[in-house]
Amino acid sequence: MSRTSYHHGALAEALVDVAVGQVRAQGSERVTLRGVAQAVGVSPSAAYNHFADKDALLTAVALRGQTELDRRIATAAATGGDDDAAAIARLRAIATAYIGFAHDDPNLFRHAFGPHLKHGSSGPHASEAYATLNATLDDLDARGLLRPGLRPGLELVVWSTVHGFAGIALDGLCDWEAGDALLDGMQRSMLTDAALAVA
Amino acid sequence: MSRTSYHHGALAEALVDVAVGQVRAQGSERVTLRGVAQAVGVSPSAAYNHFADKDALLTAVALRGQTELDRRIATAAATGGDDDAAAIARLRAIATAYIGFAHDDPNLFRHAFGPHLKHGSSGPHASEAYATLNATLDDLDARGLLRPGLRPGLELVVWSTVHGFAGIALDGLCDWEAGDALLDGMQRSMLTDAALAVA
DNA sequence: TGTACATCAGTGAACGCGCGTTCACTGATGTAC
DNA sequence: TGTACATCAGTGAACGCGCGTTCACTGATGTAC
Repeated sequence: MSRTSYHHGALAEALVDVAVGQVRAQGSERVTLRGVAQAVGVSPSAAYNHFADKDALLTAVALRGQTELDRRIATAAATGGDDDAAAIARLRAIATAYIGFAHDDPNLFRHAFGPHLKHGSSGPHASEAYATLNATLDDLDARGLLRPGLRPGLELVVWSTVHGFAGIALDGLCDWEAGDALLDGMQRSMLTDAALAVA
Repeated sequence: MSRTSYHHGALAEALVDVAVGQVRAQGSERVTLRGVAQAVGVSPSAAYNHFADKDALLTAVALRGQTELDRRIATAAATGGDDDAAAIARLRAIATAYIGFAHDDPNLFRHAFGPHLKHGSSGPHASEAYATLNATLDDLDARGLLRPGLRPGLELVVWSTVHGFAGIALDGLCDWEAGDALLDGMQRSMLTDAALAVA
């Protein structure tokens, strides 16, 4: 990268863009402030005009990752029609999108979570993706497709299951191909026999 | 720590012991070879008589973590009697032990998994804990406590669920207290109505 | 039992590296009169 | 429209640090004769 003018114009954004790319490619642990600055074509100290420190930059990267996950989930939830089969397919699509993000973008997925961030205010309970999952499960329940008594707390069960599978596959502890079987099993345990017949 | 004799006698083991303690206390990323050697009371280069490099030491730490997890699971699976209620309680105890390990020993739990290790030969599919989970589910199925058709692949669903919850709680994304509700939900989705009445 | 010697398991100094961050600075920009 | 000046957004050199690892070495151990 090379600049024509002395002032960059949108350095903060450019730094985050490049940092996202490097996190994607190398994992967040291998990303350095100096490396990001160099890739942008700027001196390392220039970053300090826009970020308090390296952590602040990496936090911005994590937010991008969460946004990307929200985007994928929203897309998945926007598919299909109004019948029962579509409602079931929506849940499946959401779960697949979650796992798909981890599969397609492992390092960014890892970095979007992780212990390095303060999850105080804008925790994922407030995230769009979580709300979408809840709405989808409510819809299934309203349609009578969920086994009786299962709805309360089910969002945490579903989230844990897909999140756990993502982590397990990411660590090489099982094949990604097992994802379909996992979701089959999850559906079988949640849905009524009638719903399974429709699905 | 201070030694009386020039030769340590069991330096390899001592290094792993201390390294486990430091991983526990600080997380694996903050552990340094020099720091471990210093805590043992030995020069940094002494470690190279016993480990090829820092990674080899950390791999040994990870194996300790896996062993500790196996131990906890085995203990959990060894409880109770021979009736249906005990069989159900055993599954619950195994799941609780898994989550409990993550809760009690977050840094060691994290390090026991993670992308840094080569999971080629002795993957967790070969682990004692995984076999125990499978046997417990087989037992439940043989007793007719599992909903029909649920058994195939259920071990991955259960493992994913508890593993995912552990990660989520570890990252501060939900309270550990939600663990009971999670396991309630998991049981409700897996067990027959008759089994739930017994549980 | 004593002695030569190979081997093992330490020492400690040093190498080389890359990192985050600071600091005095300077070029560019925009605004007031 | 031109000019002084405050402010913003860069530069580049340097600081200080801790790290993994190497290397020549030495003290301790055990074994063969």
